[in-house]
Amino acid sequence: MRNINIKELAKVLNLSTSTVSRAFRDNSDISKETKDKILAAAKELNYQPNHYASNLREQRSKTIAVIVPELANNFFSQAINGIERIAREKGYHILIYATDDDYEKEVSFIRHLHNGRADGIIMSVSGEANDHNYLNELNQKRLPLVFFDRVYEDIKTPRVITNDYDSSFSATQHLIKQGCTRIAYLVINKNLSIGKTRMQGYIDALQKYDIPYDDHLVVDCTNSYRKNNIILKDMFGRLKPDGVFTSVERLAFATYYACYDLDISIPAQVKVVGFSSLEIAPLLNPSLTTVTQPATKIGVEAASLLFRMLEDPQSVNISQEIVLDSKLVKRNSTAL
Amino acid sequence: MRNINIKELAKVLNLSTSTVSRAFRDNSDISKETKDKILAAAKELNYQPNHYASNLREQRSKTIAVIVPELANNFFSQAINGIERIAREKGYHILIYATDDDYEKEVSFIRHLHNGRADGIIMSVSGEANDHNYLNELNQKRLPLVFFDRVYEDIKTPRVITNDYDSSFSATQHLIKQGCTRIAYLVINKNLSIGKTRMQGYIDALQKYDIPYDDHLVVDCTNSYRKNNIILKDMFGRLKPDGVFTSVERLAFATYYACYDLDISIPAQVKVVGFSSLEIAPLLNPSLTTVTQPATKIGVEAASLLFRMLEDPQSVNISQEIVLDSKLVKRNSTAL
DNA sequence: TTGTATGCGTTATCAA
DNA sequence: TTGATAACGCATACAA
Repeated sequence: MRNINIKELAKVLNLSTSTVSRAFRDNSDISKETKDKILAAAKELNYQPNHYASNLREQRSKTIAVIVPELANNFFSQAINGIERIAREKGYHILIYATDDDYEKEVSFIRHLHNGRADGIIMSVSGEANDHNYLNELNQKRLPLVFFDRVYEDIKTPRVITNDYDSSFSATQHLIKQGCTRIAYLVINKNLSIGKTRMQGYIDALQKYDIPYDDHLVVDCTNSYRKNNIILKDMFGRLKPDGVFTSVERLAFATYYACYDLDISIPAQVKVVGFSSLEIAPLLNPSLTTVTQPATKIGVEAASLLFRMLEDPQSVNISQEIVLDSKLVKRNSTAL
Repeated sequence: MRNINIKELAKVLNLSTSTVSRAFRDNSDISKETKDKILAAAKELNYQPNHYASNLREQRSKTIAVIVPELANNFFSQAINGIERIAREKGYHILIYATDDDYEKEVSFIRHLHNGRADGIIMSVSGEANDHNYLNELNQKRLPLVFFDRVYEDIKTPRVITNDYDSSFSATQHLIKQGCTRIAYLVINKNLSIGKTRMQGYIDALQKYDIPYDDHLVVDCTNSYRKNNIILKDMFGRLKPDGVFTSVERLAFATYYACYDLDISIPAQVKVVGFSSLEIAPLLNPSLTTVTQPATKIGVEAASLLFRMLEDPQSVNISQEIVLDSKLVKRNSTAL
């Protein structure tokens, strides 16, 4: 059985295709009677208006694209969860793209989306160090873009972020108050805007408590478990920090693994705090003190913002920035 | 600036639209020279063939739909990760739908996909207790469907699953060998095929070691943290199990929380093992013994299977079943 | 190798 | 309220 189309359905009902089409639009002039008859027949024959024909005709796809650095990640899967919920309420579908933190892939995805495939884009970026000009083409195509969490500072587009500076400041301050004086700051990419902001909070907190900032204590890590383990063990051996602040969740885990391997006791010898959306942070050994971002809410806000742009472009300022609060949740990894 | 279309590009180049169109198809007769010229101009003007027009014309979308019970879940996000990788290699896009374990949503998503929006569907199901006949319509539409992990036994379609029975048997056996005799089995929905299979492994292992099966030790839980906490605390109070086997990851966490609350020591008083894809199981307190499913691989296999069906429908048997091995990883939660 | 003409399935405009 | 028809942007059969 092939897919039935509007012509065939019209023929069955002895109606014109226009009338049938009208039955599926809410605002059209059509008698209740015929509409019901058409919808009943459509259900019976399992007819659905072809999505691609509608899109072509209407010049919009009721689809949004979501681009994230990675999928197997608590933060992003929770954010996507939030986006999905809003999109579903609006009757939109979502396309998912993972860049694996690869700038080339990001560019390629965005370029592919220039073909009308999506009505809007929600993205958490990957290539801070690179040229972002390719994003300006979106503006020209009137393809709305919303950043969340990881953003490009030099691209003017609405964004949803968290108060990273304040959170980092609080987290660092917390470590200091718990007696730490040699606090390592672990980061994946110092140059990512998010890395820079979080780092500034760390630096300023140190300064407030007259702790000299030491470049060596800022450790550049990777996305590889194996490499991080090597980097961190080396770091612990050389620098003997008494506190570790990790700018992303994965590095908190890496810190735990390294400490396990080296028989360094958390929190007795080293106190650890990290940005993390892990719901089971209380179950870790020891329970992990976290800066918890409202990941789902970030997704919800980003999607809502995009839909506002879609529904009324005028209503959203291009420089709109929604800042949500993260929470510092103190647990045993920073206990005295 | 509006989107440029094939006509305008053709005009700019003083060529016909057909020639321009050919430049984007690999197999067409076109001189290298003109092709290069066209592609260069396309890049310059940022032309991309409109996706919906192509789809309408070609009657396929180069898009696959992925339907899962939930997104904020280690297993599913890893599986999606695997699917995404394969899809990207094949030049396909993926649409994501989360059912929140709601049968109605599942039906609604599938029905919406009847309109040509996707060329195939990969799904982990939600509504075991309900009528699955609506899926048979897909066959009639030649819309290929692949199940993974959670499947409907009564629907004939290719599937990728793990050896749940064996894993459950091994896990239960492991608990028994560690001295447990009152082993609780925690499940979200006894009626889901995956619940049944896993439960059978548990039952048979008990039997092998002459441990009487006690209905009360099979505990029906929910997806709510709060409710599970109440259910499990009550369960520990009444049944005093010395072992807990959880059929899904979330229930292992719930068990930990309940034990923390009740001051029950794991593994001294209760040993715990659970199905889980958590990569940081070693970092839990105590480290969690897991049945680890190859989540990413499951996604990769499911996607590969779907693409085989897409490329050559004859090549895949409708009853094809790929069974991957899970691993029982013994850690401290079941130590002596 | 390139151009012309048609149709993919739908919706909007216009006329009846 | 309904019907005829054109157009959305593209890819192919066929002609040149």
